[in-house]
Order: sequence, then C-alpha cells, then structure tokens
Amino acid sequence: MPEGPELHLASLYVNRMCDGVVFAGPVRKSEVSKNPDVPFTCEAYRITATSRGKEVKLTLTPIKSDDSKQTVKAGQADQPVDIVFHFGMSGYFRFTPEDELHKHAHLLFYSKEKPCRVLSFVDTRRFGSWHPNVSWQPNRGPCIMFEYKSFRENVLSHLSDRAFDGPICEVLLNQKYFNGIGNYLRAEILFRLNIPPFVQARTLLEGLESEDVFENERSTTGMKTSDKAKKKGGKPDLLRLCHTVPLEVVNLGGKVYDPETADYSGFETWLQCYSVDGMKSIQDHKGRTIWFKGHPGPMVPKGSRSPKAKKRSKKEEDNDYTDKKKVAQSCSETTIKKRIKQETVTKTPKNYKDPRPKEIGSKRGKTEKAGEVSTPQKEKKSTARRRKSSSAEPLEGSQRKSGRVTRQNSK
DNA sequence: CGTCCACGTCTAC
DNA sequence: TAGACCTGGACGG
Repeated sequence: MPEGPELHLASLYVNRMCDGVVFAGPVRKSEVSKNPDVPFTCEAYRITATSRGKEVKLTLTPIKSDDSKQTVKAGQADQPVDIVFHFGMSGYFRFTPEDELHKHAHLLFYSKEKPCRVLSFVDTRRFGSWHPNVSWQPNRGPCIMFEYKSFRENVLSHLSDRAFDGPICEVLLNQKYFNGIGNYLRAEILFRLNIPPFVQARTLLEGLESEDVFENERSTTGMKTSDKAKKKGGKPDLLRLCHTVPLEVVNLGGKVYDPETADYSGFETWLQCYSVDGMKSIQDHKGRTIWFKGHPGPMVPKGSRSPKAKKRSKKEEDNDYTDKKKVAQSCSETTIKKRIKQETVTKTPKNYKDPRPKEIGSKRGKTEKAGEVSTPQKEKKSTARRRKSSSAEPLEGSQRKSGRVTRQNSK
C-alpha cells in the first residue's frame, strides 16, 4: 500500500533489518524486470535507506578495509551508490533467507553471512521502478511529512500555477506539490475537514497563511494550542492535514507495513473514509476512485451524476464552497466522527484478520447501486465505456451490501 | 470460469 | 485524457 507513509515505513524497515548486516557481491535483478541493472559489486558493503514523499533511496556503502593497501579490485565499488525507488502499486522491501525469496522479488541484495539472507525489492505488479546513481526525482515536490515547511511554501507560492485549476481531490495527487499523497490519503484528508472533493483547489488554498499557526504544536496530543491557533479557531488547515494525517499512518507502525505478519487490520481500522462502508465514491476525471462523504462539489466530472443527497442528518450545514473561509472552518473533526459513527451500518467482525499482501480496499460492491450501470473502467478506462451517467449514484442505504469483508467504521 | 478492482506513474494520440 | 504497464484477490455465475 504505497503512499508516503508506507514508503517511509519501508525505509525504517530497511534500516532496522539491515543494521549491522554486511552485504557482498553484485546486486542482482530478476529476469523479468525491465528496470535498469544496478552496476554495483563489492566484497563488503552496508545498506541504509531514506524516504522523501513517495520515493525511497537506498544507499550502498562499501566498507573500507583496514588494510593500509586500499587496493580496489577492478570492478569493485569503492564509493557509495544511491538507488531511488518508486513503489508503484505494489512495491515493498523484504529481508529474508535466500531460500524464502518472494516470487516477485525483482532486485536482490545478498548478505555475506553463511546462511545468506537477501534484501529484496518485491513488486508483484511491476509498476514500480528504480534508478541507480540518481537522487530524488527533480519534478517532485518536498515531502509532505518531513519537509513540511517547504512543502507548504511550495504550494502557497505557486497557487497561480494552472495545476491548481482543478478540483482539490485531483490536485492532491499531483506529486509536484503533494509528494506523498495518494488515493487513500486524499480521501482521508478531505474527509477530516468535510471538504467536498470537487471544489477547486485554488479556491480552498488561497485563504491559507504561509505560516502554519500550529507549527509549534504537539499535533498528536495537542493539548496546548498556541494563541495564534486559537484565534484561528483551533483547527488545522488543509495543508497541515496533508502533513499530520500521513504521520498518523507512520505512527501506526508495523500495523501498516509489516511484511512479516502481513497484518493490516490496524490500518483498515484507521481508515475513516477510503473504502469504508457507508461512504460515497465516484471516479474522478482520471478514472480514479475518490471516496468521500456529503456533497461531491461543483467540479464533479460530467456524466457522473451527483450523489443523491443523503438524508444528511441534522447539522449538515449547506456549505457554500465558493467561500474559502467557510470551507476552511467547516465542521470539526469530532463532529464528523460522531456523525459517521451514527450512520455506520454494519460492523466488522472484530476478529477479522486481513490475510494481507493483498491490496487494500479491494473488496467489492460497496458503493454501486445494486443494479446500477456503474461503469467499470479499471486503471485503464476501457475504451468506449466511459463512465456514463452513473458511477456517482452512491449509496442511499440500499446498496452497500454489507458483504463480509467490507470495511467500515467498526468500534 | 470470467469480471471487476487495486495504495501509481508514464507516453503518446 | 486515453491507454499501457502488470498480477492476483474477491465475487458472481
């Protein structure tokens, strides 16, 4: 499940597993991979990792021998080499005994130990990639999690960029400005602020200050709120949530990224909107599914009918989302949570254990109306069958077959 | 069995 | 803004 948090957890995994491990020999690539060879071989080297947004960089560092003679044999590396990885839809790292290599391990780093172990880049779908001898992809913005200040500045200083013409849910996937946000994060972030996904991004962001008044807060247990923040109403803004929401996932730790136990139940419990039973979903202009609650917003793709106005419970203020101020302060998180719980339908069996390595949210039929035409169009929208007027028509109690494994707000 | 769907980029009409 | 790139799990018949 690779979005920013998973990439970062992957780097932590590599650093933890490879701490003290000496690797040796060449870096090997699977036969089937179309990614570049990694021209690196060394009799003793170490591996460390860092992450930035949706990229992970491995650094292979040759261990210098103590011998005064630093005779580097021909072909043996003596300088560190960086490899930058993109995880695609299914990439992750594993550190396993040589005889337990994953079927889809595509780049392999062998340890020097006797029962040899291997750090491998596993990527079932092979949408992932790696590039040796490069640094972070230049056209990607600062990391939403670990370069918050420059991330924020990068967005707010480029609001005139046409990239911000579009609806917020689609702009959030633009890695030039939101490096690390992916499909589940955009849904979770917008949900927290009750922001309709198809409101123009610029309109929402224009009102934000370049200085984050929450900057010095302990966001998690955020007991003390700065005076400035209090004046603002005490609510983190959209850009701040682009930072804190992903960090929540990082803090779930192994519950999210644990190739060993393959247990993602903690993560699924964390999700409040994405793939959650009771939420609405439609395809955005690029055919990606956006999950949300409430109004879709004015820039909703044509042909995807606006969802039936749910019988929004009492206090769903009818927001006028042309007014940024209003949007910025729409209903509080706690309010939302409460309301959601109320509307939640079925409950997840608490003993449910997700048999991982599978992709999240792949359970079916949560949103389509039973007999609705709901255009398929997977990643590649099948040619002629564009979403016709249908995909939207989300719930209304009826559908939402409370199938067994569907996600929902349990607890 | 077949269809739908998936946490993401890329490039080419 | 369509496809293309891939594999495989969940469902439906």
